[in-house]
Amino acid sequence: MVILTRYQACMTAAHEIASLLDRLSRLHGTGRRAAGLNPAQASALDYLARANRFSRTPSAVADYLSATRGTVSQTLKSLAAKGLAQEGPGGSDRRSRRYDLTPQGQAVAGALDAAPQVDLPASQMEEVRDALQQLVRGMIAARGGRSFGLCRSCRHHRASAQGAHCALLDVPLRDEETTQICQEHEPGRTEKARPDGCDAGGE
Amino acid sequence: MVILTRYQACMTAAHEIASLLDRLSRLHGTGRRAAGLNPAQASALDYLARANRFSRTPSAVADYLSATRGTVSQTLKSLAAKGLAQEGPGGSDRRSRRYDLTPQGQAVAGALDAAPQVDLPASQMEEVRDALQQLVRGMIAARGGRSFGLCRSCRHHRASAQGAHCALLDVPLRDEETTQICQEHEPGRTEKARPDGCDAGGE
DNA sequence: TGCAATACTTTCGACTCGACACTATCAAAT
DNA sequence: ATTTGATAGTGTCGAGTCGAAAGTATTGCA
Repeated sequence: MVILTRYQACMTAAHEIASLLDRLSRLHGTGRRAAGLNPAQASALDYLARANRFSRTPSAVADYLSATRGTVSQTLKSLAAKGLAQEGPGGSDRRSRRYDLTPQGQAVAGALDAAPQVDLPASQMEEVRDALQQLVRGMIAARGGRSFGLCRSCRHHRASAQGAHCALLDVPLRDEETTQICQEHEPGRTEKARPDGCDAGGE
Repeated sequence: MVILTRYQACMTAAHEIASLLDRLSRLHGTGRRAAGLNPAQASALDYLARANRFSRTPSAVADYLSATRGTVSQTLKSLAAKGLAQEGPGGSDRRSRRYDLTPQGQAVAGALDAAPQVDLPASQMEEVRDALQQLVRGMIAARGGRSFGLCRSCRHHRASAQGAHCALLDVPLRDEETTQICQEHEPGRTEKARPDGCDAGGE
């Protein structure tokens, strides 16, 4: 009996993490709801602002957000209806669609991160961020999902004098695309510990 | 232009944390949905399994989960309808209600943490847990919420030869209650860095 | 006895979500 | 060229969440 209640309180780290995530999810969600957007729209908007041109399709958004295509389709349509995103053909595959942010959408996406959800010392912020990245990676791995890392940390990324190149899709990459999220991302080359590749040394 | 895209990718730690929380919330939520319960019900159930008798009221659940009382009232009713919780009078105040888990409810709550959401080395698990705790505390503090820590880490907690005692409510505490969550919790005594008080030395 | 505050419930409309069915397109085998 | 099956996306449906607002019962204070 004592053992039972003791176990309930001093539970495993995994359970404790799950409980903290419960609370965090709600704290975070209610905070985001404060803006004009609802949480699902805010999440999709943030993703679209950070994903490269190969990764702004409904399917990619659905994978990234762990939602179904049907749900994401509605969310993206509502973003388009609000003038924050624009739908267009996605590439050579005529089934594919792509959603690009409009200038208004980019402005709203920029405003979202201006609203501080939490106020911690900078060093703790980085600790927390690294831990969250570990956690996301662990959960993604546990269910066989995709990593959605930054293009330039991918094992298909090639840099040359003429510019960057993706060996998987066999296409040239614009310079700024190498720091965007890619749905095809596979970790492998450098930056294993930090696949989003946000290191120092600007430029 | 380059600065803009570079900024989008290498954003502030605060924004990065927000984005990670988006993804984490969805990963966590869909994982919980896999059981028979939906996320809100799972969160409430987990809380009820860990809160002491003063803290299992609809108002406390609402505060803990950052939801409104109306929403929580429905969630708790649905838990009761499923036979996982039982509603009863909450104490001397006849307005107050209390929801206790039934044996089935405790079983389901136990099964929830048996399903591993993430698989990381133990040391990383603890790092992640500590970071999440910091984050929750920071977000709670930023919006003036309550800490909901464990009873025995509260500044109103008194230990004596006859047993534990709460100086705020002026009631004796059963032994196992001191390791449960309390809505009246105010950090202050020991364990500032770890207000959930899950230290070693297991009885 | 009022009167305001509190604890909780109920109802309402907007919305999310997953499941499912559906169309369009592609790719590969025949 | 046709068939077959997989894939990308959309539309619809019901269950459920959410916050807001109104309502009830109770408490405590004047």
